Amino acid sequence: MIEMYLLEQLCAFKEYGTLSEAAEHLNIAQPSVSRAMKKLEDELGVALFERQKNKIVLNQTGLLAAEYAKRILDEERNMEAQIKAFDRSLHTVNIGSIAPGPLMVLLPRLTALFADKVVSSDIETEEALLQKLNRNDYRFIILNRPLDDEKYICKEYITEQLYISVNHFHPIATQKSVTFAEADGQHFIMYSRVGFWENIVKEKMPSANFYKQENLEAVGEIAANSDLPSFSTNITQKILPSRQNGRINVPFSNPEAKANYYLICLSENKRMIKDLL
Amino acid sequence: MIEMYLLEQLCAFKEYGTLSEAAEHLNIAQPSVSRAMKKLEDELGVALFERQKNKIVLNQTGLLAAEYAKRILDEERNMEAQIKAFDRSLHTVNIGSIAPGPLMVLLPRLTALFADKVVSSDIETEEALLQKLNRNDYRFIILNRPLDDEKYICKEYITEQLYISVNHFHPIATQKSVTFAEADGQHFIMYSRVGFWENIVKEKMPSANFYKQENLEAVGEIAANSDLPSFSTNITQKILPSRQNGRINVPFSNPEAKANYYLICLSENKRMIKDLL
DNA sequence: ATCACTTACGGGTGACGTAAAAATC
DNA sequence: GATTTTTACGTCACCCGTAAGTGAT
Repeated sequence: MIEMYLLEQLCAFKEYGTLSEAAEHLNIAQPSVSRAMKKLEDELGVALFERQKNKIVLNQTGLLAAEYAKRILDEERNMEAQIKAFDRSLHTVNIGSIAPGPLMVLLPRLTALFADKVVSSDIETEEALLQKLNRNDYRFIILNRPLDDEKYICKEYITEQLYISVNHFHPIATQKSVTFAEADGQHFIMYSRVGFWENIVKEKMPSANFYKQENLEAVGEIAANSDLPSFSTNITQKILPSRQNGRINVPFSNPEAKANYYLICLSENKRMIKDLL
Repeated sequence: MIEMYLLEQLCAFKEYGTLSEAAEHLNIAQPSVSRAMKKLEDELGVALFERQKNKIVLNQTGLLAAEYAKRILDEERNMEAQIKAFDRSLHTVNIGSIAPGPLMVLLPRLTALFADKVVSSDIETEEALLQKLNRNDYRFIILNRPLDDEKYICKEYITEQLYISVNHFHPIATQKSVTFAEADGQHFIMYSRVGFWENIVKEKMPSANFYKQENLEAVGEIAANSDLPSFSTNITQKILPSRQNGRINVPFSNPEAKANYYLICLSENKRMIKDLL
C-alpha cells in the first residue's frame, strides 16, 4: 500500500522541481526525499523518474502519478476537515437571531438544556439566518415574523418592546410614551449589534445620530455618565438591571417598536423545539 | 497527516464489526488494530468510537470517517492500477487484426522496430478492433477493407489468397483451382483463431464440417497424419513451410477467397505508420 | 566552488507481536 | 470457558538525519 507521506513527497517534488527544494518545503532532509521517491517507484514497480547523474525529473508516468497523488492528498485533507467540522457540530448548538433581546432570555436556558454542549449564537439578517438554518449551520433561529412553511417548525416565543432610556433631566423623562418622530434628531448611545432594531430606529428617526458601541458594557457606562439618551427594552431592563440606575425608560408608542419573536427550526428537528418549550 | 494504514484498519473494522475480526482479515495482531484506532482518534482529535469495557463501536463521526476512508482507499487502489496500466502501455505495442495472416508478416518486423517494447497482438472482429483502436488499447489494427475517415490513417498492406490444402490422393489435388461449392461438404481441419476467414468458409461451404484446433502446431500435425483437407494461404505457405510437406495447395477461385489487408491507426499516431512502411 | 542527487551509516520513533489482565456473554 | 478489548513490554522495521561521494554547471 502506498502511504500518504510518499504521495506528499511526490507532490512536493512535482511542485518544486528538485528534491532539495521539495525537502526544504517539507522540512525534512533531502536524502529522505530521494529515498522516498525510490521507495514509491519500488512499491509501484514502475519508473516515475528519469535520472541523470545529478538530475532527476518526472517521466510521463510520474506526472500521472503526481496528479493522482494530489487528488488523494486533497481528499485526505478534506476528510480531516469534514470530520472535525462534523464532530464540532455534534458538540455545539448554534443559534442565530435577528436581535440580541431574545438571546438574552434563551441562551441561559439552552446552556442548561444542553449541558454537555457548547452553545454559541450570532446576530444576523433574516436572509442569512434562513440560509444557514437550511445548511444546518444553525439548529434554531429567531425571527421577528412567523414562517408559514412546512419545511420549518415555528413557535411564537416572546415579545420585546423598545424604550428610550433617558436621565431624569431629559424632557422626555416625564412622558408616559414617546413616538419616534418626537425622539428624532437626538444623539443616541447604541449597542452596535442590535440586529433589525438598527434598521427600525434609523428609518424612523432619520435625523438622529447613533453612537455605536461594540462593547455592551460600555453602552451602560457611557449612558450613565452622559446626558445622551439610549435604548432599552422590557428584556434588557430585566436582564441588565444595573443599567437602569438613574434612568427613566419611556416606551415608544409606534407599532414598529414592538417585536414578536418566533423560534424556528427545520421540521426534521422538531424534537428540539419540544425540549425547549 | 493520516496515513493509509490507519484508514485501511478503520475500513476493516467497519466492515467486520470487531477489532479481532478486522485484525484477522488484515493479517495483523488484534492489539495493533486497537492501537491504530486510538491513534486515528488522536490524530483527528475526535472520538470515533463508543467504548465499553470489552466492546467498541463506531459513533456517528466514526461512520462518517469510515466512509471517507473507503473513498480514499478506493482512490489509492485506483491510482495504483492506473499507473501500472499506463506504464505497461508505454512498454507494449498492441496490434489487433481481423485475421492471423498479416500478423505473421507484421509481428517480426514490429518486434525489430520496437526492440525495447513488448509486442502483443490479438485477433478480433472489426467492430471490436475499431472500438479498441479508438480507446488506444491498440496502436494499429489490420482490417480487410479500407477506412475512409479523417480520424484514421489507412494504408494498404498485403493481400492473402486462401487455398485448400490436401494430400496427393485427394481428388482436388489435380485441379488448378477449386470453388467453395466444389469443396463443400467435406471435413476440414482448421485453426480456431482464423478471424474473419471462419465466417467466409462457413458461409460459403454450409455443408462442410470444421474440426477446430486451438493449437496452431496441432493443425499441421493432424493434417499431415490424416487425409482430411485443411486451409493454407500464400502467407502461411511462406511462413510455415514445414506444413507443406506432402501437401498440395489449390487456390479457391471465388473472389471472397482473396483478402486485401489495410494497416490502420489513429491520425494522431501518423508517425508510427511511417516508421513501419 | 556550488548545486543536486546518491550512498552509507547511525539513531529514534513507532508499528507490530506476544503475553496477560479485565470484562462480558 | 470463550470472546473481546485494553495494557504492558520487547522487537524490529523504517523513516529520518548527518556525512561523504559523484557528477554537472
